[in-house]
Amino acid sequence: MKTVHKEHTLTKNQQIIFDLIDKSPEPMKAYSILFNVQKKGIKAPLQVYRALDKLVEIGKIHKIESRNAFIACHNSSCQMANATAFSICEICEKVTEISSAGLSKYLANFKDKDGMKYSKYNLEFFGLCKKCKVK
Amino acid sequence: MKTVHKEHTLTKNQQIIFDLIDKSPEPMKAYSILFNVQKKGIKAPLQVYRALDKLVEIGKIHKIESRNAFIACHNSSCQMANATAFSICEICEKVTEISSAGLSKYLANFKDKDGMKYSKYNLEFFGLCKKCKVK
DNA sequence: TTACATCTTGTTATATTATAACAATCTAAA
DNA sequence: TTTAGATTGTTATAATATAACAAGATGTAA
Ligand SMILES: [Zn+2]
Ligand SMILES: [Zn+2]
Ligand SMILES: [Zn+2]
Ligand SMILES: [Zn+2]
Repeated sequence: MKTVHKEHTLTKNQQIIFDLIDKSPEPMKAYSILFNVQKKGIKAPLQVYRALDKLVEIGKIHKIESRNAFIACHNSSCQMANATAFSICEICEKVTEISSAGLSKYLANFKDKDGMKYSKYNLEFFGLCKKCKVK
Repeated sequence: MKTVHKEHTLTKNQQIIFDLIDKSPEPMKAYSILFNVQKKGIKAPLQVYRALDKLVEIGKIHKIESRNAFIACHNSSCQMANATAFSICEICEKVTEISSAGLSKYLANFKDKDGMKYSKYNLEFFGLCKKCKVK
């Protein structure tokens, strides 16, 4: 079993798309990404989806499932690819990746009725962000 | 503020669609639902989506976000509408709603870095179900 | 170097999931 | 009974995602 982390050198398309998502202040949707990278020669949805799939796989980005949108990982990548948690503001749609040792420990150790453990999970919290709460 | 739970009498379309999902052994997708209820006079996607929206809202069913599929709630409905947890088998796609007082307590009390609490959440665990583990 | 496998790309077409807009009908409560 | 709100039926369209296939790049292994 491999335990060494392979260095993932991003391909051209992957790099272009990662850079775009990484500097976006909010999660980006696939077709918005497509629109934004057309000037760089990426013309078809499939080119975008292929890059997204790979970036998700290697943990550079995460998919916000309830929003069909993608956000760059800010938890030292890769490590968290399979165990993610986010807070989502229901008013302004601000999304923040949650990095809590306590939470990840709790979830990684959680056992269901049958005593099953799950190393992969995705958790999305919904509520109001600080700003929206004040208003 | 209302604290009394309104009895939600389902409308015809809602009842037809809920019955279908409720007796399905696996989560159902919208267009599969549509196909299955066409003989009962529900002909258009929108009729299905409207019923699904309502059923989700009142907690009779839940959406499995990572699968775009819907499953009937077996946790005494409603109560859990906004705080859901599921285990999903990555091989056979079996989905089970998790009903754990400990888990829901932990998540309902979880505070993020800013001390924010979130009463709504959706958690999806991924792994192998009992059957698939043996194989 | 050559040959081979594998990965990545480009491209067209198509499948799947979901909503917009509007008119008609039903339902509940004032 | 009137009226507001919810629900329905319908057509059209938007948004999200994948299939299929050919061509090019990359990296081993003889
Ligand atoms: Zn991350
Ligand atoms: Zn907000
Ligand atoms: Zn439930
Ligand atoms: Zn299974």
